[in-house]
Amino acid sequence: MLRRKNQLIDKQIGIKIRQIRKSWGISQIELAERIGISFQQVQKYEKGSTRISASRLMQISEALNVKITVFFEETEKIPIVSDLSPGYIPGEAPFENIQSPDKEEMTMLKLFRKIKNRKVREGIIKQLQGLIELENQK
Amino acid sequence: MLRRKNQLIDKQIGIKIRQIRKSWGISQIELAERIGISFQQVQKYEKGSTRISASRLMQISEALNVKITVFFEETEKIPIVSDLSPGYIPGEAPFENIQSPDKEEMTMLKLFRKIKNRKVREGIIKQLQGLIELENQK
DNA sequence: AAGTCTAACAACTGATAGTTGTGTTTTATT
DNA sequence: AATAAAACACAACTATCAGTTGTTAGACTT
Repeated sequence: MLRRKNQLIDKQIGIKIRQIRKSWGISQIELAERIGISFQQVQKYEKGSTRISASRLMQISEALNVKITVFFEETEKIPIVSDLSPGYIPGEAPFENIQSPDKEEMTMLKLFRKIKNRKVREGIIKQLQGLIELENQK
Repeated sequence: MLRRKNQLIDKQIGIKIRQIRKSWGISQIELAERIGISFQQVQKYEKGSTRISASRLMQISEALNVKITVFFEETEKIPIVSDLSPGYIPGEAPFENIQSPDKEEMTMLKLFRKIKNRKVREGIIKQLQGLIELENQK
């Protein structure tokens, strides 16, 4: 039948999804849970092996907290191959103020998330600020 | 089963399609031919009775000579208040319980990035690990 | 009033979105 | 360096639905 030349589009969108997901440091499972489907299905979206409905894409954009338009804009700029390299920094960050955390930053973020106590969290931030000041003024 | 709450989105997109199509003064048949499907299927898109894939929407946007984002623009701005989220705020994370990096985490991450010294970075991580262990074993 | 153009709707079917199950790789921990 | 576990890949199955065809009806020419 009509052989999809549009797989391409789904593929590009899929790559975008993966990029943004990773930039948030969440797993396929996590994303899947947020939108209420199996993580295997998320895989298919990312691989571009199934079509993504507009509504689904909307859900995903909400789950990843980005505007839905990012999945469509400048799709050709996306570097096709290199996604999982640890220090990967996309030509432009998927959204303005964020760049993909590298591996160390990832572990840091994950650890930080494990801390539930607000006071402790604030304390850590304070400490970080202190450290930076110290580093700067020498 | 999962009853689509997202019909809504397809519906809104459908309305947009119809609006734009009519604004060009072309028939369903014309549009259908341009993208190579039956006009009845175009009907369904416009009615929102079937889901529109992202790739299809791309085709439609090309056929109607508009940027694909227009189908979402208004849709996005129009708060989908009616569906579930009571305190929904467009710019913010829809899932408060689970974390996409919240504001605090973001500032933390940014601070962490400012620290160049590897040793210091590792030290901080070690410290966090310690804190967590401590928290867990009480 | 017959022909053409447009659109709505129903019924059918092949394709596929989404599932579950299992295996593999990567990351974290001791 | 061994082990556990999290994260991912892939295959096979199934229920759903995207897309088809067929019919009907208004609207507008001629």
